[in-house]
Amino acid sequence: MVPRFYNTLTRDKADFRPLDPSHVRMYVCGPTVYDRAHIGNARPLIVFDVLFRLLQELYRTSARVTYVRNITDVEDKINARAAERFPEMEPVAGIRRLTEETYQGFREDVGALGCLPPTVEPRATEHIAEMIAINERLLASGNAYLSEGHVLFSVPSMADYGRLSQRPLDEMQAGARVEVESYKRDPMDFVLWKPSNPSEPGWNSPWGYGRPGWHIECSAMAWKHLGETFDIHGGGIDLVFPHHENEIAQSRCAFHQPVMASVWMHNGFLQAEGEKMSKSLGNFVTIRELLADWPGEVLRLTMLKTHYRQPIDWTLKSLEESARTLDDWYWFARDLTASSPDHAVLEALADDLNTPKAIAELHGLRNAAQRSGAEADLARFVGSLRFLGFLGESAEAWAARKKEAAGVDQAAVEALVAARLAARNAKNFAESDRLRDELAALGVILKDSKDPKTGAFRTEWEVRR
RNA sequence: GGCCUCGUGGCGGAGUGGUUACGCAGCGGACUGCAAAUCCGUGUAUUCCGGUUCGAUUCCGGACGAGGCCUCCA
Repeated sequence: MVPRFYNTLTRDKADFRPLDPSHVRMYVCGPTVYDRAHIGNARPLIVFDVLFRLLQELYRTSARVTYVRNITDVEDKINARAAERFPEMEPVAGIRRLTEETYQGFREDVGALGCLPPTVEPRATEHIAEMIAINERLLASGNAYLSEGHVLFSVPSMADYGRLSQRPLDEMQAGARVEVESYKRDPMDFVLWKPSNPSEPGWNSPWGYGRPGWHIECSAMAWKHLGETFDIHGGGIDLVFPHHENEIAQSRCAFHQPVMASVWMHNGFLQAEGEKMSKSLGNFVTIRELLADWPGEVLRLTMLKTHYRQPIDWTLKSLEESARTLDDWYWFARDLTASSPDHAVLEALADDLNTPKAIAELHGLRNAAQRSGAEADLARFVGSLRFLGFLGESAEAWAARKKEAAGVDQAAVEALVAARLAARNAKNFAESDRLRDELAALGVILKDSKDPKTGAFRTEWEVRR
């Protein structure tokens, strides 16, 4: 099966062929760790986790897959926050302390979302040497220059700058909305290295004590862990310009390569209840806050119900629907053993990560298993769910978690359920129905059934979400 | 202002130049003491206006609407 992916660079879907048939390499821009990640940040984490899973499956026998997701741990917001929180510490130690703490929280969040750990999670501050090396190459090749203590990339030095974002140089309005710094030769030029004052984080370099510009870290980490060129580079669509455009400029000019990555994949944005998610509107919700109300798999399914390039309107209703679906899947799957993922699910994902189609296939597998009752069908359903990062806990744990989250007195409910069952068995239907109403008022739904073997009446309960 | 996406049923959301997936909700039936849960079945849609075509939701142009980037925001 040859996967096809939409490539922002060519604005077209094309067959994917790894540059090195024995090694598939992907890089995704990871978090800037200064604060809890919000739900918008979760989208690339989940989307590219699915891509990672797909590639591992498709190349299981022919290639290894390396997934690099960086951690940005030096940046002006980080620097400011660390100075505020740890004023007594050395600046570099201060940002380390802050980013380590934030990263631990990030790891918890991303794990709860069902994402596999990437092969490598490099930190920007551990790649200062590589950044300096790239800068030196760019200075040597004439693609960069020194000015007022800064190293700057000279955009006019690169003939085909702007290909990814399809912004012809002469049409760019740089400087129209922001004052152009005096040290730039051209308004489009961007910083590779900038001087730090002693109270700011910094490292010694051939150009003095300073710190990296925004884009250089990704070029450095991708180079170190994947090489001068690699297969797939992913991130949010907002990163197309300027971040990815500038990464491409740095890496291609430093290594004299026609491309940095063959395929550039970008996920769309989230809206919140129909409105733009923004801090000023106060509708920014963190992953952590959502995890207090919903299992991570509910967030994951909600994310994957929409194709990764489409915008998502993040709504309570959508979360509720996902929760219902997962309740059914957990109930239906019943911890059965998994076989390998279904071919149709893989086909859907291989078509530019068509996760809505893949989910439709899951429904189809579930219904097929329902009809046939065959163990092989069930195993294929379960295997496909697991492959997509669902069913991470037992059906029992899933149901128990829901009961706990509802905050009902479980012992009291059990007693009422038993009393109602006793009344029903005694054909005292008035009392039985009264107790059922009482439970309903508590948000408890009863599920009566007959044991298929013995024919005995039995009852289970759950809480309304 | 420049550039880029997108507009599908009550809701969410795919594919497709010619019978329009899938899920939720709704409706009908089975089951049930009655329900719920479950199972079976089922109605409803391609923003508008032109063009190409035997035929367009799909391709092209325009209008209207929504979102994004051009501001170190995924």
